[in-house]
Amino acid sequence: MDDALSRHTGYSLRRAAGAMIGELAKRLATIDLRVTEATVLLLIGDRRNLTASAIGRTLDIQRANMVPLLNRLEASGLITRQAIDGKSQAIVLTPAGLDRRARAETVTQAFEADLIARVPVSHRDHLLPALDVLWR
Amino acid sequence: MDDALSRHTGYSLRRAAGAMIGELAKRLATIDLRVTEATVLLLIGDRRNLTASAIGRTLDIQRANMVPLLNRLEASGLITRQAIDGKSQAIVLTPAGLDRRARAETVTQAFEADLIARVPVSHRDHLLPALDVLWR
DNA sequence: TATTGTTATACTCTATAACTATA
DNA sequence: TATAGTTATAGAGTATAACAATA
Repeated sequence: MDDALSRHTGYSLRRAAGAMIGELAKRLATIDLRVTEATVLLLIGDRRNLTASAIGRTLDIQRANMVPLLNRLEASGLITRQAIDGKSQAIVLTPAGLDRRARAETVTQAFEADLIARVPVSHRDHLLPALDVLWR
Repeated sequence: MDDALSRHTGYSLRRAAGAMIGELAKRLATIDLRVTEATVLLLIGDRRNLTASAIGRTLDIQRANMVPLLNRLEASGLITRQAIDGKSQAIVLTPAGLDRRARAETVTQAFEADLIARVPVSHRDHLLPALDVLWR
C-alpha cells in the first residue's frame, strides 16, 4: 500500500495502537469511562495506599496531569482521597468505584480476547514479550 | 509490576507506542519536523499527484486535519500545492522538501534499526506481521 | 450526488514551569 | 533536600459539523 512506510515497525506500532485505543475508547464510553480513567481504576483496585504520584509513576502519567484525572473520578463518586499523613493522600475506590471497576474489567477482558484473536496463532505468543521490551 | 495490567496486550501496545513516538519525536525535532509531518513527507516522495484527501485516507488523518498540517509544511517551504483540476490539488515536494525528506529518511531508518535491535531475536520477525493485522 | 478543500470548534492526552507545604 | 499535591498553560493529535465549489 504505502510502500514508503509499510516496512516500518514504528509506523505499524503507531497505527496499531491508534486503532486499538480508538476501539477500546468506544467500548469504555458505554460505561462512561475514558481509557486513562479505566486504567487508573484497574490499577487502584489491585493495590492499597496508592498516592496520586505513585499511580502516575506506574502509568507514566505526569503528576500534574493526575490532578484533573482524579478530580473527574472523584466528582463521579468513584474514588475518594484519604489522608495518609500531612502530605500524601491514598486514592481509594468507593463502592460505586468498585462496581465500575468490575465493569471495566469485563469490558477490557472481552476487548483483550478480541484483540488477541485477530493475531495469527504463529505470532500470538510473541507479541506481548516483543512489546514489553520496548517500554519496560 | 502493575499486575492488573501487566498481562494486557492492549496496555503494552499503548505504552510501547507512547515510548516509541516520544523518542521518535525527539529525534525528528532535531531536523525541525513533527512525527506526522515526517510521515507525510515520506509518503509524498513515494507517490505522485497525491491530494490532501488521498494522503489523509492513507495515513488515517481526517481531511480537516490535513489542512493545518499542510499549511505548516507549505509555510516552511517544503511543499507546494499544484492544481490538478478545479477541485483537486497535488501536493508536491519543493527542493527543500526533497532535502528534508532525505534527512527524515536517515533519522527514521536509524530509529527503526535501534527499535528492532531491542527486540529479542526470537520475537523479532513476529512483531511487524502481528502489528499489521491489528490495523490493516 | 459524491468528493475536495476549507473553517471552526472541541476534546483527549501530554509536557513544562512554578508554587506551597510536608517528609 | 526531596517529595506530594496543585495550578496554569501550552502543544500535539484527533473528531465532528458545516459550507462552497467542483467532479
